[in-house]
Amino acid sequence: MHPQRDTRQRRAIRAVFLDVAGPLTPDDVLERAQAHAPTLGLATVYRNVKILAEKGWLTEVELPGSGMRYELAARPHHHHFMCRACEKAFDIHRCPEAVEDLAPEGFEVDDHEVILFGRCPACCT
Amino acid sequence: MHPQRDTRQRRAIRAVFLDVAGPLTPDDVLERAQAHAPTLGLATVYRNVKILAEKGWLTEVELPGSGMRYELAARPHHHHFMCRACEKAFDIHRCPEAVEDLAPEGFEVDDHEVILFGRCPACCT
DNA sequence: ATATGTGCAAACTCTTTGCATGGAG
DNA sequence: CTCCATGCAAAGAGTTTGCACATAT
Repeated sequence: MHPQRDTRQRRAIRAVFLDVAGPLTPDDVLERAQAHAPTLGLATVYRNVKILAEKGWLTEVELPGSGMRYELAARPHHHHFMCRACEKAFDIHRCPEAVEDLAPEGFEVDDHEVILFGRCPACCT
Repeated sequence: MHPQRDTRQRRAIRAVFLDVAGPLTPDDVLERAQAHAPTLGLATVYRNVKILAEKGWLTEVELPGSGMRYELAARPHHHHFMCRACEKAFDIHRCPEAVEDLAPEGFEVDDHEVILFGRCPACCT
């Protein structure tokens, strides 16, 4: 009923995510994707990351300091490090154990997020 | 140089935080504070939570699904549980150990946040 | 009396939506 | 040739700011 059409813009957006190591804001995506699709507009990025998130190809990541970010859903379980200096987000590939057991009785936990804050190697002077 | 004046509006805003158990959005604060300061406007809430956060009396908490929330800075170290049904935030008073050691070499960690997602007791039907 | 604080409304930023045109199938 | 997708611009939602008036000190 709603066959997805394979446009230059969509190819460019998907390529960006396949090529990058951390979560991206729509602006990040626009900037990078314009290399392959110069006429690309921000509204198209918003529409498409939303579609890709609904289809389960991307996941939404919300970190302090800016709006929603997106990353490939296929990546293995991981968490994030936010650099307070450059505002970039990095992946952390380890996870504390038994995090979900921290909830008190009566709370049903279905997911968790761990965010570390500080300075990334590039910003540690 | 900038002596803080003690207005009815500010007393109402501070009272709200002293009386509540989790992080609040500016809208939450407005609604509750208007009981004691009926003319209170949203802009005044924004200005004052910002001042109180700068003074270190409140801390900023950013959780998915809405803008910034605020809570008393004096509370002991804790994390948060977000109910996916009612969008309310609850405090979790336990913390996984050695969280900050999860960062790779070269990252300087100065703080961390742990967020659990799921359903609160009231929303577990 | 003086200068900070407040309330309102306008400005801003980020995101979404409406509509005519472009392009995939 | 059909419709879906795009780009632009306008509309929304949330937050901040400018300004005249109110008020704490």
